[in-house]
Amino acid sequence: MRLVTWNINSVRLRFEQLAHMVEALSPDVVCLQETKVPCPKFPLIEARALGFDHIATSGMKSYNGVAILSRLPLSDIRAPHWCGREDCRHLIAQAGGVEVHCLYVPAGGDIPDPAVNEKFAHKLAFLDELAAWYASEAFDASRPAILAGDLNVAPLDTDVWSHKQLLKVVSHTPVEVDKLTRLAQAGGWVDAVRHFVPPSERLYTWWSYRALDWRKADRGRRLDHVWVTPALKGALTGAQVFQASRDWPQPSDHVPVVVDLAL
DNA sequence: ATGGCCGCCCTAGGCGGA
Repeated sequence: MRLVTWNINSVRLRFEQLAHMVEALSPDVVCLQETKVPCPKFPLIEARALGFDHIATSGMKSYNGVAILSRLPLSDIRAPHWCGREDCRHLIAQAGGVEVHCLYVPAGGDIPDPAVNEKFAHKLAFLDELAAWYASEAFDASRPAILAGDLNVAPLDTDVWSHKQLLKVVSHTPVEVDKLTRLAQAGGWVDAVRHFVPPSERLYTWWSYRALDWRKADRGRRLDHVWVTPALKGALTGAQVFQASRDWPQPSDHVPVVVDLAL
């Protein structure tokens, strides 16, 4: 099974890029974030034409939105809500004996202080609620599961272009890294990409739109992640970051992350 | 070494992204 996660930053604007990515990578399952489209307006017919007969969406107007596209049948589809908001950030579905979790964690605004920045407070509460849920009986960490998405936290020093300069920048602050680590521990999750790319090696999945030349500046962050439960660790056969799409015309600022499993 | 940028929406300035 090949799974791809991608924050596409508008699935309608970049549908042709989705088609190109599918052609290049031939994924069996695609987890999308920031689809920015209400469910009735999701391009279902076009997505089916790419070979995904099974599609789950949770979307709203303008903001957020997640989707799972699959060549395998999807069942037990759920769209959990967190922090008392119905903001379309989470989808869970069974696909080929694997429970797939597509997740979009709040970005958290600019100021890394929950007392003055409500968005940062929301991000921290969101990570806490998720960790509590994944640690509870609601989630069976002994079964095969994949969590994929834009988690909006770059946990390792080598997941950002400058650890020192980003310590007080939202996405790499110690409190966020701590909460993401607790979330991973709560579900027994294994980082499927770092399973193949050692922590000594820099790895990014997002580059700001503001840089004149994203590749030359290379001030990236690894915000997009694929995790698996221990039951799938032995099935992992590869992982890659698909940088090519960042050079396409009118790109998303995030690039696809690919994980292969012998399933 | 940040911010010079994006996409969306009651089409235009404000919001959210990170």
